[in-house]
Amino acid sequence: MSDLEALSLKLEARGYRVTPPRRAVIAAVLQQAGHFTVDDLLHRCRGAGRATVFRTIRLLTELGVVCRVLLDDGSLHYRLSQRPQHHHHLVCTGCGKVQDLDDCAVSDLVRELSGSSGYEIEGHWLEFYGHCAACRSEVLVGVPA
Amino acid sequence: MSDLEALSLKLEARGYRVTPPRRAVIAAVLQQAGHFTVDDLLHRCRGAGRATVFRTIRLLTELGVVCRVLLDDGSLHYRLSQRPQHHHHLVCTGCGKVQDLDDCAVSDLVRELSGSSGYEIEGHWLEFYGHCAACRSEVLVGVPA
DNA sequence: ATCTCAGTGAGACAAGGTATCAGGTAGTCC
DNA sequence: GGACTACCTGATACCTTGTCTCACTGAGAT
Repeated sequence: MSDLEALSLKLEARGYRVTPPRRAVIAAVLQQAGHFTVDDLLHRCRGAGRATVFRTIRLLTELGVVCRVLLDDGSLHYRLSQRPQHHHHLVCTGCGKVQDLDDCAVSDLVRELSGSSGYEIEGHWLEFYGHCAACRSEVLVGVPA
Repeated sequence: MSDLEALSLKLEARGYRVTPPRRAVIAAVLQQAGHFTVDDLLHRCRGAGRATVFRTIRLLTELGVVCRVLLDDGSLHYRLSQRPQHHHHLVCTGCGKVQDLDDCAVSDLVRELSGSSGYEIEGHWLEFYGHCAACRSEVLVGVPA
């Protein structure tokens, strides 16, 4: 079963129709390698209007199929989610590659903070930025010591 | 020396002029209790145009006087920075109160992640959301068991 | 056949922010 | 003082990201 079919079934299971425009958006999302914007999708999928792309992305986000990636500069991008549950990202600012961090690294921190601050902590944002191994070696080749 | 004067000197030391509109924006920022938007400032300081308020906020952000606070929903607000160096926030989603977290709690995590991922990690976002002690007790009073 | 309703595209709208541009002003050099 | 320059200004146009509205379509139920 292709990813497209799997996602279509998932939508249908939740009572959503799998229409041609939705199918086009999902196909476009599946083609994206790293993080992307709605604008990227719009250029790539001619079969759906702007509003529909936004609506479908929102839908996919709610289903956990797509997650939001917060970039260095504060802008929000989207990404095909490898894990539906809560997770964080490690974003390469060189090539845009995104790596999921499988376990939530700050759950201990949250517990500790709850005790010390008096807050009941209900959520958090955590994203890391850097250069991946490939981009680092490229830089080293480009600028020899 | 007032905060306004101190910030004026800081601007001058960097070679920026302290003009009446900039002074008005800084005064408005100093009046804000928690986090605020540029729109909040615009309503509060009549002495400066929209573009100037945006420009001044960007300037203050670069100087570390104001820091950006990422809210739960992904929107960016601003806040008078208590610490010019890198830090994180604990935001009360009830009353909007913001608490600075003094030491960067993820520096250990960054080191660990650098080793395991091959990335050279250069930055990160970390914000916590929850309800502060005051808001929690209010809820308890409002909704008795 | 018709009714209903989720889904649609076009386009208006909104928030938040940047770019442009003509004009103002402070400081400097003569 | 006068000219020059660089910085700063407000108004306004514009961009980006996203939502809302509205008339329309098409699939499924009756």
